[in-house]
Amino acid sequence: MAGFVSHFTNRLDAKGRVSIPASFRAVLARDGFEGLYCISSSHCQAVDAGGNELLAEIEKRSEAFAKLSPDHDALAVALFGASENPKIDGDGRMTISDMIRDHTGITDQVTFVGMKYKFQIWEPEKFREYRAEAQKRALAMLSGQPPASSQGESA
Amino acid sequence: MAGFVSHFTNRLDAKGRVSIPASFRAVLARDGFEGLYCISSSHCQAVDAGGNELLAEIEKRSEAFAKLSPDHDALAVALFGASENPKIDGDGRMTISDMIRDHTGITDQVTFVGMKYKFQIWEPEKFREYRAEAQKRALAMLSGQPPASSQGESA
DNA sequence: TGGGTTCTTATGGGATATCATGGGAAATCA
DNA sequence: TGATTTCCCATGATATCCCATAAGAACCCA
Repeated sequence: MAGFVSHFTNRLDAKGRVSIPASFRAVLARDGFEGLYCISSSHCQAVDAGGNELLAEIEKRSEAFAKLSPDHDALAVALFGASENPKIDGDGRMTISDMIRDHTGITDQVTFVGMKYKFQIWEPEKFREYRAEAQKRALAMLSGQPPASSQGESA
Repeated sequence: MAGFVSHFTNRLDAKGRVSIPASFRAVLARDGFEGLYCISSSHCQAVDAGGNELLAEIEKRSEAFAKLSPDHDALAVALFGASENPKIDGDGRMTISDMIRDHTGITDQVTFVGMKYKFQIWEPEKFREYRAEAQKRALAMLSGQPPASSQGESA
């Protein structure tokens, strides 16, 4: 396996659970992280999820500042205060917390999007919009256009 | 588990007790600290709490000064004088002391904020304000000075 | 190649455990 | 002795565990 790839959409059940795609579970198992590490994205209505590799990436960001300093505290609140460690049950499911619901707008379906070292959790329709937008941007970038400076969440 | 992560708001009961979030208790248990180490933050209206990992961080600070020196003494008084060691009862609750009440403005609800190696105790409304501020600051810190090998999130 | 068989996966639901919270009673303190 | 504080148990809500099932994918063997 080469990290989290492809994307899948699964249904939420009455108890607020979703199956994590089997191929993602395989990656997580190999990574060895207990459960799942989730952090809401600061620039889109999605939640980043993953294991040790993602966590290491996050930790790296706060290491530049001395602990107990105001800067470190602010960063820690923004990063870890907005994180969660959902468990994965015996059937490979996780529960979508209120925090994830609020940040993503998820109601009854969840789209899992592989991004190599992490994956994202999206509300399916919002993901479709984001994806279309991302493709346009990619096209513009490839054709040498100056990238649109606005990346407002127009959702 | 990956340290103190996420945030929770619990109610204070008539006796001044709050439940410490179960996941935080699990981290404390693993850390092995007896009870809880609390110290009021010097730069915000919150109280830092944790176990040995936090204590070690604080001790590291005072070690920068030679023992018996006036500086060391002053720091020790400031640090440990503002500290407390609340017990955690059999049901995982702590009592909010007057010191914590005064410093945080807590009345009937308490927000616990995970910050990896420690967590903070906040009055919920004050936390909301601080959090908005912290997010702005974090964004500025992370985008302002890209730490070494930055890798942009490109879809 | 085709058709049946076995595995895997997503999903549903009942039973059980955990957690936050409330309150009584015993213990402690001043 | 009166006022707290600490210990213990009760309870409702939620989360977790465990098993069932159906659809699909992979597999096997002629």
